[in-house]
Formats: sequence, C-alpha cells, structure tokens
Amino acid sequence: MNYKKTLNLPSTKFPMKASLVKREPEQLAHWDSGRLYEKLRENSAGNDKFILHDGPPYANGHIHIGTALNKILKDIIVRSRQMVGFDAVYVPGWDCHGLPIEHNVDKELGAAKAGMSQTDVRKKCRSYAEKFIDIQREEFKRLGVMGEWENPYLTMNYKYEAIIARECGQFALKGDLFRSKKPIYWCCSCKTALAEAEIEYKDESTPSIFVKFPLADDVSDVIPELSDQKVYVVIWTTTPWTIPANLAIALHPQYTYTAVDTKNGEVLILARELAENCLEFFGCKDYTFLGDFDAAGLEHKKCRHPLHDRESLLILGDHVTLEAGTGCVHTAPGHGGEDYEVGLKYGLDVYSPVDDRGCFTDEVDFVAGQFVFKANQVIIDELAERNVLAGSESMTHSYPHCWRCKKPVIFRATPQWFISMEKGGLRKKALQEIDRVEWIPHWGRERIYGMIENRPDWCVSRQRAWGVPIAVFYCAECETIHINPQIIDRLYSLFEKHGADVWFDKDTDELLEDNAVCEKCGSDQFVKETDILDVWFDSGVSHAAVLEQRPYLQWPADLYLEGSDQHRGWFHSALLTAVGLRGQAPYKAVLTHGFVVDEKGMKMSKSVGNVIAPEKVIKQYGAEILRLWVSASDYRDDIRISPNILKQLTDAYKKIRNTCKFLLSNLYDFNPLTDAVAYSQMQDIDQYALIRLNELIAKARAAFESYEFHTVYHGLYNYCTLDLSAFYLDILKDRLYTSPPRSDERRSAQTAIHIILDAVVRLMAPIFVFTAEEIWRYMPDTNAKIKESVHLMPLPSVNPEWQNSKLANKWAQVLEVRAEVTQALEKARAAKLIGHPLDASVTISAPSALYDQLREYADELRSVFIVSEVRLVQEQALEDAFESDEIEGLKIHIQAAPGAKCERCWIYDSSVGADSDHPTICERCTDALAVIE
RNA sequence: GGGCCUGUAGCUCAGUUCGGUCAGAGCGCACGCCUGAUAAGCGUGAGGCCGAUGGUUCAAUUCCAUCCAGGCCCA
Repeated sequence: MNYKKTLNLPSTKFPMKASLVKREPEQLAHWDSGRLYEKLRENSAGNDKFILHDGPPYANGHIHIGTALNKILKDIIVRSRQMVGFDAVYVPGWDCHGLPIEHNVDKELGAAKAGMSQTDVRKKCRSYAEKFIDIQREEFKRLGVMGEWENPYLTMNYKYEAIIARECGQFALKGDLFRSKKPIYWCCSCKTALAEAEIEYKDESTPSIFVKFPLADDVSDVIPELSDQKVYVVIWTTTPWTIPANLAIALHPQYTYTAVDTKNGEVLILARELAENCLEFFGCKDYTFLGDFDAAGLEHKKCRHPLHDRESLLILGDHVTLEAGTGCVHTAPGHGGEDYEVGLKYGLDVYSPVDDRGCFTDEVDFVAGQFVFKANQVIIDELAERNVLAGSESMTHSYPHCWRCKKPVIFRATPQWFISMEKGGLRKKALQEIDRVEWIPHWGRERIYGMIENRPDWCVSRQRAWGVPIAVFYCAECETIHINPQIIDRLYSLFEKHGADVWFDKDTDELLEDNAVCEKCGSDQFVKETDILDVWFDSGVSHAAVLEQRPYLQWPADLYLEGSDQHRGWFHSALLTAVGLRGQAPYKAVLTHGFVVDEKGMKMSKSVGNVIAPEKVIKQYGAEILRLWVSASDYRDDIRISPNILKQLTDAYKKIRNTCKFLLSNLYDFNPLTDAVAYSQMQDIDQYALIRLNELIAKARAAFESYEFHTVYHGLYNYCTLDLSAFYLDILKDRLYTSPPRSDERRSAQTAIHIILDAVVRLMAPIFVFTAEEIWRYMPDTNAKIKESVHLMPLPSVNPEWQNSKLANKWAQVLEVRAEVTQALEKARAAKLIGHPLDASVTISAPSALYDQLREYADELRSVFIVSEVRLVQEQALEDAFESDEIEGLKIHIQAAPGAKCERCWIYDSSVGADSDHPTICERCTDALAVIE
C-alpha cells in the first residue's frame, strides 16, 4: 500500500517564486480598477484623521533612491495609521517653480528666448514641469505608494499661486515685508542678477594690494606706545575697485595683533602671525615690534578712509582668517557677502556706488562713470599718490564668472525684499513654537532651533521669470509699500482666475485700484514689483494652500516627514510662514530620515560610480524589495544600500514568503468558519504559538506607532524564521501530515496556523504591500468583503485570551532543554550514530526540580524534539552522555531508536509489525487509517 | 572652519536609560542532516580588543576629552 497517499501533505497553488517584476504592475492595475484608495476613504469616513502632509519634490528629472526612500516611508506610515483606525489621507504634491526648470528651459530655447515675452517663457516652464510631474507620478505609483495621485497639489496651480501671492501680501500688510539693499552676483555685461547656480569659477588675474588706513582715534589706552604716532591699519584686497565703498575694517576677536614701527615715522597694525611676511613684501627691513594686543580693544575705533572724506569703522568678525592678507579685512557691505552680514551687525550702510553696467556712479568723484575693472588701476595709482599703498602685485586666483557670457561678475548691492525676523517678533515666536513640536529624532529640535536663532532676515526676492511675483506696489516717489486687504483680495481673485501670469500681462493701472494714492506722500505713481518669490516661500505655504484648502484635510498637519536637509529647507520655510501669519507651527511632529549612502557609508556620486537607481532595483528585484530595504533600515541615521545588501534582502524576502506559503499549503482543507477549534480546546503548543504571536503583534504595533519600522521588520522576520520555521512548524509537520484530516489535533494546528497567517499578513501589509495582498487572495475562504483586500483590514490586535504566563514559562523551559537536545543530537549525528533526528531515542537525566517539571509534559517531548522516543530519568548516571553547559546537571544520551521505522510517519516504534493488515506501519498510523478509511 | 548627527561581527539590527554575570539575534559563510515546505526544510560551528587614543573610576563598549572616518546644513 502507498501510505504516502494517506497523508495530508501540504498543497497550494501559491507560487514559491515571487516574480515581483511581472506581478507588481498587474497588482497595481487591479487596485486601480478596484478603486482601492477611494474605498479606503469610504470605509474610514468619520474616523479621526491622520494627516501626513507631503513635502513636494521638485518637478525636474527622474526620482532617485532618496526620493524613493522618502515616499516609501511616507507610504508605510500612512498605511499603518490607516490600519489602526485613522482616516489617513495622503495628498502628494510637487514643487514647480524655480531656477532649475527655468534654466533647463533656457537651454532648450537657446537663442529663441530673446524674442519671447516673459509669459511665453513661463508657459514653456509650466509644460516642462508638467512633463516631469507625469514621469515622477508614475515612478511613485510603481513603488506601491498609495494616495490621491489624480489630484495632487502643484505649486503652479492657479489657486496655489493665488495663495502664495496672498500669503506674501499678508506679510506686507503686517509690516514684516520690507525692501532693502543686499549684495548679489551681478553680470555687468548681461545686466542681470545671477544665482549661485549660474556662476562658473575660473582663474583670473587680479591686482593684489595692501592699503594703509590711517587711524583717526587715539588708541593709547590699548597700546600706550602709540600715543602721538602716525598709526595705520593695513588691509589687503584683490578688488581695488571696492575701496571707494569701504566702510569698515574687520579684525578677528581671537587673534593677536601687533603694532610695528617701520622706522619711517609710521606705525602699522596687522595680525601678529602675518606681520613678518607682510613687512618683507612691503620692502621694510628695519622695524621693531612695539607690542601685541587683542583686537577687542580696537572695536568701534575709527580710521580715515584713504580716498574719501569719511570714516572707516574697526569691527570684529569671525570670518577673518590668517590664510592671506594682514588679518585686517577690508569691508565693503555693498560688495561682499560676509561684508554685508557683518555690516548688518554694526548697522553699516549697504553702500554700492556702482550702476547696472558696472560703472561708478557720480557719488565717487575721481572714477565716476568708469567701469569697475578698468578703475582698478586708477584707484591703485591714486592710493600710491596719497602714499597709502603699502604694496602691490598681481595674482591669479579662482574668480566667479557669468555662466552665459563667461565674463567676470561682481558683487553689487541691489534692492531686495525681505521678511523681517524681528519687526513682528517672528524669530522669537518661531523659537517658542519649535518647543511645541515633537521632533523625531529629538536632536532635530537642536538643529532647527540653532538655524532660526542665527539666521538673518529672509530674503524672499529673486530676479527671475519662473515663479510667483512679489505682488506688491510701492510708491514711485517715496518707495512706501501700497497695500491693504482690498488689494490682496483683488489680486487673489485675479491670480486664481488667470494664474500669476496676470501680474506680468497687465499694466500697473489695470491691476491697481482706481485713484490709488500713496498714504505717506500722496503720490499717485506706483511701481509694480517684478521680482519673483523664493521658491521656498512657495512650498513653505503649502500648509495654507493645501491643508487649509481641502476640507478633508486638517491644519496643522500631524506629521511632516523629509530628509534632514529640510531643517534648513521646508520645515524652516513652513515654520516661518505659518508662525508669521498664524502664530503657530503648521505641524505637530516632524520626522527626519538620513541620506542614502553606499555600503561603506560614502555618499553616492556619479564619479565614484556607487549610485543605485530605484528604477534598476525595481527592474531587477521589484519594488517590494525596495520597500523591504526601507523597512529594514534604521532611517534616522544615514542608510546604506549596495548590491550585497539587496541580495541579503531578497533572501529574507524569500524566507518570509516561503513561510507564508507553507502556512497556506496546510490550510487547503480548512474553513475557518466551520473547522476552527476554540482556544480552550487547542493543543498546548498551539496555544503557546499564539502567545508568541501575541508578543509579535504587541511589538509590531508599538513599533508602527513610533515609526520604528525596522523593529517591525526584524520582529516579523525573526518570528518567521525562529518561532515558526525552525520551531513550531517543524514540530507541527508530523501532526498535520499524519493525523486524520478532520481530527481535533489537526484542526487545532490549522486553527493556530490560520490565525497566525492572518495576523502576519496584516502586519506586513503596510510594508510588503504586494506580497501581503497576494497571500491574502490565497487565504481560505471567508466572506467576500474581507477577501477584497488586506489593505482594507485593520492591523491585528493583541488577544487577551491568549495571555498565559504559566504556559509561557513552561515552554520557555522546554525550549531551553530542546536547545540542549539538538546539540546532543548533532554530536550523535557527527558520530554517525543517527542521521535524521527521528532515528534517535533520547534519554534525559535531569536534576530533581527540572525532572519534576519535565515529567508534567513528558508526553509532548517526543514531538517537540522531533525524535522517536524520549525517556526521562531523575539524576541518573548516563554513559557517554552529552552534558549541558547551560543547564547544570542535565545529561542527554542519544541512541538509535528501538523498534522499526513506520513507513507512514517515519517514527521508530515497537508497534510496527503488530497489525497484520498493515505490517509496515505503527499503531498510531493504523488507528489513523481506520478513521480515514 | 562652524552647527547638528553617526561609528557594536562581512551585512541588517539588539543592548549598555541610572557605568559592573563571559557583548546578543538573524542573514551570509563553513560543516553536517534531510529529501513528505524541495530552485525548499533542519542542525552545529567559526566570526566582534563595541572607530582610535587619553582621562574619570575599584570597574567603561556604556561617562568626559581629543582625534580619525562618514553624513546633512552652513561658511
């Protein structure tokens, strides 16, 4: 007789091979046509909302691995919150305006741009953004990310643009928006402002001069030797043309300075460390040091400007270095970034007497009208003439050039728009709000706090085409901003209807109300500002443009989640816009993730060749593996990816998949509605399996709650490998296969297996969105509504009925002993005593306490150890026994199992041969056959 | 150069919160078993001076300092 046919061997059509690359798109299409996202909305209508507000990626290029990480994390969060009972809506967005797009459109247009209107260029930019939104949308959807893809928010939507303009207008109305000068890169040839990204650095030969600024104030309180001396502070510069704009000289607060008598009636002040080299360059051979001193004593003292009849203030700044020059830094706030910053601190004017052609204005007498670079020599000559030129040469160094015309650019102060950090108390309030937000990880608070604390006023203007205009008018006479609620409303309506283009298409008269008059000076002439807003303002107000606008969302958001670079970016601009106009942070919590790096922890770069594109991973392994990677990593730190890591993840995926497949394959004849066994009637070990499941559920739910998905992954994976595959399921095989199909013992096991699979699939659903659904479809029939999608189900909950610490302790002990038995078996195997564990008979000698406990469940030990026989003795000497290192006094002796091997269940038993009808099987199997037949 | 952060086995993670039982797991690897989860399953084993150096302490992977390496943001 073929006894194998009498066994209940596992059977399922669920494929072992995942074929993710092929199946995932099919699954996505199925969800799409089944309107899964809409069904989730319907199902959770009325539930508490959980709003993760999407930070908009820039609509340019394909997604990269970092964007994929970000979106997958968001998806896992939204799904897990949805599955614990929230109405978790997800509205994705895109950041559409800005220089990179304008730049690329410029390149495409080439010479054609010259003949185009600003509106035409803007149209090109709009369609460019649209193209990449479509591309990225498909890429995000392919990752399994679920959301309102057909109705995302775009910062270039007319309504969004209208809100950007309105929010900016509110800042103006409040008095926080002001116009002031700031130096920016300027191309004198193109007569245009340039952004950092439009600068190319090339070597350039420039003059290098040392200039003596005569000290005007008495400093004998600092250095007594200097009384009645002609004292000069010596500066160094490579841009002599900025000397006319000099307003100060900066010294470093920590450096030591020295006064040098040059024996020609002059005393020079410069940094001690650089003094000798400088003096040598000046050709000064005979000199004496009069004394060293700290810079602090000179702060607020004054020099005379060497060319003009005004003062130059001595100030302190950390930006001063000893790498070159004299340690005394020529400071022209209108012509340098650091000069500007330090100038603000000392209340210096942002003085820049240069026009948009790069020529000096009439303010500067002897070089008026001259081009700055040409004026260099004139100024050097003048300095020499006045005997304040200490030294001069020419040098070559890296200098910024215009990306378009390739000519050297200058730093030039132009009027810009700012949002004040102080006028309306924005800085103070923002800092207070930071402490009302939950920062995850907690150090995010430190990071953004430091930034807000130290940042200058927010410069929000850009001299660009592709963006939302700073929609304000100012008086042509006195430059006062002309703003009121009616203007804001009026422009809002216009923008909402025609988009921001309307600002450029219509004249000031058409946009402004009739009979407008400057409330300060009474003028009726106004200027329409044509600068556009910093794109950080665009995305910064998304809380207003999205959360406040869509009735199914909420303000503030429950969570913002982006990379840690966004402390400076989006978290920052969102905080300032929200606090500025609403007095409150737009988020309750902010979660940050690290950056994706290679296996060695180095950043990815094309030149190094360690870049991994999400598209490639998807094509090779499937999006599920990418999602698995996200879930397995602790994203709070930087996270690593490499072919090796992906390989490991695919192995882990297979293990989990296979474990689920095995569970399914033993449920082919199980109907949970009719065949399930009540918990109280289940076998001991099945009850224990549910205790372990309870622990997994508790752990995973807590981890989902605190966004620690790697804990979910590791918990799930270890449960599958250790609890299930290596322990419970291995033991269960005998019972599942050999017991009569409908017997209590088999149904008990199936009941446990079904509960376990149901819970495991739901726990993995937020992460393994595809595989969970695939398994779900193969689950034994229940009702159609439940079957529809695992994603419509809740996460499993801890079942209090299964809690049983006595049982848990018992099995903890059995497991300890089991570990010793497997070691003993391995030794016996190595000695060729046995092969399969069922070849063995195990004799265990235990000390009395342990013996008493083991005796209580002696009947179960045989199956738990998966051997043919277990004999339990109390503290007996056993020859050739394995002695446990872990459990004192435990001895285990292995010998070949007596009796014959049952052909059906493979267990050695003395009853084999007893039944003449079935001479090759054991009594247990004979009994089973009787029931089956 | 400054701010914030990270550094535990080849890999992914635990742990050390208030310092004191040999630093744990899985994967991978090696070896073996099984062939009734089979392009599967089971077992055993070898892998870590807890980034480096100093300091505090009776005692540090765990506290402090410095350094090195790496990341983000500034300059």
